[in-house]
Amino acid sequence: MTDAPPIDPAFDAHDHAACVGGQLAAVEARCAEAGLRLTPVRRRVLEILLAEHRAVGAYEVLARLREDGRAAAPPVAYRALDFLVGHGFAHRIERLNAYLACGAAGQDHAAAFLICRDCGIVAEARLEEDEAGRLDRAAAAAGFVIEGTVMEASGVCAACAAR
Amino acid sequence: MTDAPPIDPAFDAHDHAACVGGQLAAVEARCAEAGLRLTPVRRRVLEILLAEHRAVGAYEVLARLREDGRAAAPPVAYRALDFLVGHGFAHRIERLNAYLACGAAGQDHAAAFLICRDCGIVAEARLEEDEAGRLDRAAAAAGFVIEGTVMEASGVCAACAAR
DNA sequence: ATCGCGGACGTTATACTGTATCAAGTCCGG
DNA sequence: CCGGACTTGATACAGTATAACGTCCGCGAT
Repeated sequence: MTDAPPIDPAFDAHDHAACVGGQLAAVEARCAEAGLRLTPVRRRVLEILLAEHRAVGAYEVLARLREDGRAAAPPVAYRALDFLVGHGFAHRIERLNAYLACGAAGQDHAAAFLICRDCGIVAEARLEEDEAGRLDRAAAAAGFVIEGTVMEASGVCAACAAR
Repeated sequence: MTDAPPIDPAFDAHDHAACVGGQLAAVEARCAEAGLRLTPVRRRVLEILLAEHRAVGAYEVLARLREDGRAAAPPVAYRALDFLVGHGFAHRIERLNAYLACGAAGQDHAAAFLICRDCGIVAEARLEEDEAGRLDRAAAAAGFVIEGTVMEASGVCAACAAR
């Protein structure tokens, strides 16, 4: 077996401004390259997600959009989130019914998530090709074609455990 | 690496009456043994879940309870479901916000699910101890203590693919 | 026996999450 | 400049979940 997968530095102290800026630039580049329209709403929603290493609910996104003075009904937030998730710029965390900016913008990758139930921080771990290997094989043996797998672990992060 | 994990026969033709009866008996036995109260509501909700190899929404459970002539408001269904999930007699499928009777009642086990997006059938695959091995190691390295992991794959089952 | 207690149930009300639908505005290629 | 595709704005509603409170029942201790 190979090493443990890399985990985003969400739980650790880091230069968050750089972390936001880098992701934003990466998404802009991907959009330009792929001919996708990173409209003001979409960009703003991405910024809202990037601002935190927590999963943010759709209605929380909505509230932030309204703070900007922008009129916004639920579909506005959901559409922007769908765009971001659909193009791999964000993930939906099923366990929380909430959304998280992706740490590897636009790279098609399988991911697993570590969710701290105390502080709410969510870290993304990028998985290699065959990470869910055995499940894939079991599915294949049963003739089941997997289109997407979610893997989410909840628990307590080091900082919260220390307190 | 070891073999693929065993998958419940949800996708295949099988003696469903026996499959229901067996699980029901297993849950009764576990409850008697552990001093848990399998009350009429709880038992009925379990039967409702066992009746199908799909994940059933809380309000669908509720509707069935009402068909029995039983007065029932949402909390009644949610409490019964919480009991079943809490004691390992059912699983919550996060991706569907719905519930599935457990195929290995009461045995404390990690599970992964194969969800057919066409027919809605959900099959449970029991995982071995270290199934999510690499994620566990990554988490441990980061000082994160995992309390529970969900693994849900969606796709198309063999029968639906054939059509 | 009955008192107290804890767990389960019933009910109301409400919060949170998500979608269907239609109308209006914007962008861009031809 | 026009037409079509996409995006946004807005209303309404469907589906999921929980808070808060009261009642009832079973059961052990007095």
